[in-house]
Amino acid sequence: MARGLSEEQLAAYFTLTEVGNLLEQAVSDQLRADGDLSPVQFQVLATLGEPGAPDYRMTDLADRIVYSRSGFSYQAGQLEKRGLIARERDGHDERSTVVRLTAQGRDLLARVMPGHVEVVRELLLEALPPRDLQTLRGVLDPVRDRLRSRPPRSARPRRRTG
Amino acid sequence: MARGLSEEQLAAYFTLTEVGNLLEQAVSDQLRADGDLSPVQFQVLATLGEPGAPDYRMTDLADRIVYSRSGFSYQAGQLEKRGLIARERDGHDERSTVVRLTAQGRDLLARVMPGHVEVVRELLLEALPPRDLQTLRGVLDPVRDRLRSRPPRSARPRRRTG
DNA sequence: TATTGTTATACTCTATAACTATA
DNA sequence: TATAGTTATAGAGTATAACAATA
Repeated sequence: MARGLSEEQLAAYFTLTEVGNLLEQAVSDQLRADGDLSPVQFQVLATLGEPGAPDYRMTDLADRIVYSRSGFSYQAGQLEKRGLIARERDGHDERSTVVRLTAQGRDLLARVMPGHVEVVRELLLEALPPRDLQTLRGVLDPVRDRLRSRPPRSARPRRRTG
Repeated sequence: MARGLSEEQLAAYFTLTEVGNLLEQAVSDQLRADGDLSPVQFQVLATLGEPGAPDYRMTDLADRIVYSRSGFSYQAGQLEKRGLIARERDGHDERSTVVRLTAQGRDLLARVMPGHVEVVRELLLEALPPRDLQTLRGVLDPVRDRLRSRPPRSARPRRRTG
């Protein structure tokens, strides 16, 4: 089995997967309790709320969060209904929609973040000496960049319309 | 923001999350194409098919895969319908159900694995020198153990039944 | 009385394809 | 003709609570 992959390599991959799953499960409970948010919704808000965040179009966020456009439209609708984000026409390209965080969205993010950070600290960081954390970043950043550089789903050709 | 968490720490966490998401997306496409499996279904088969795998009860797998029991019952039903797993009574505790891989399940796993490994290699391993891979394991294994040691969802008290 | 597992139900999420509008 | 976004639809996945059986 695992043609050309060592046990070691496969094990590392499965560990990465399992850590991701277990972490998401715990985080999911916290986000639901503190802000009635799904992990995906939190990710949208957090991405928009990052310090030097650029303007995002719908497609940009869909690609980043790993959603089909339609799926992201749905989520954006949910968040907009709650007044957490706003959508407005892009002045440069009338086809595009720019998404931004509202004041309410920023508030909710601020309200959810402490508990979120607490969970992350407890589950991830306390098991990681600062030195290892830095190592983790050094190791994963190139992987992330490699993954980001792949053509996103939105780049797939669409079927001809009737 | 991020009371008590450094930028560095938060960034490492977000990177871990994003790598997990992007990896799962790519893997998901491959599993669907090669075996008509969701990532979760693959995870069930792969867990059951590991070399020295023990007997698993339904609850054990639900906890491991991060599902509610009912959700796992649903997935087990899907896999059983396709003849990929089998459920049988546990001789030691008549309440329990033991899950095992069928020959068909083993076949499918073997058929899906090469493509799966290929994706993992391309997206994860080629960006990781062997040395870093070992580091990654050393860093994540304790985290995984810590996460596993938490009380799983199935341990939550159930509401009194009417 | 607690635990294992299933089921009924309701809801959320997701993708595909059709559709509108702009480039 | 291609791209950005939305929507309709249909299906998959998930959780809660109720249920049956065993410990």
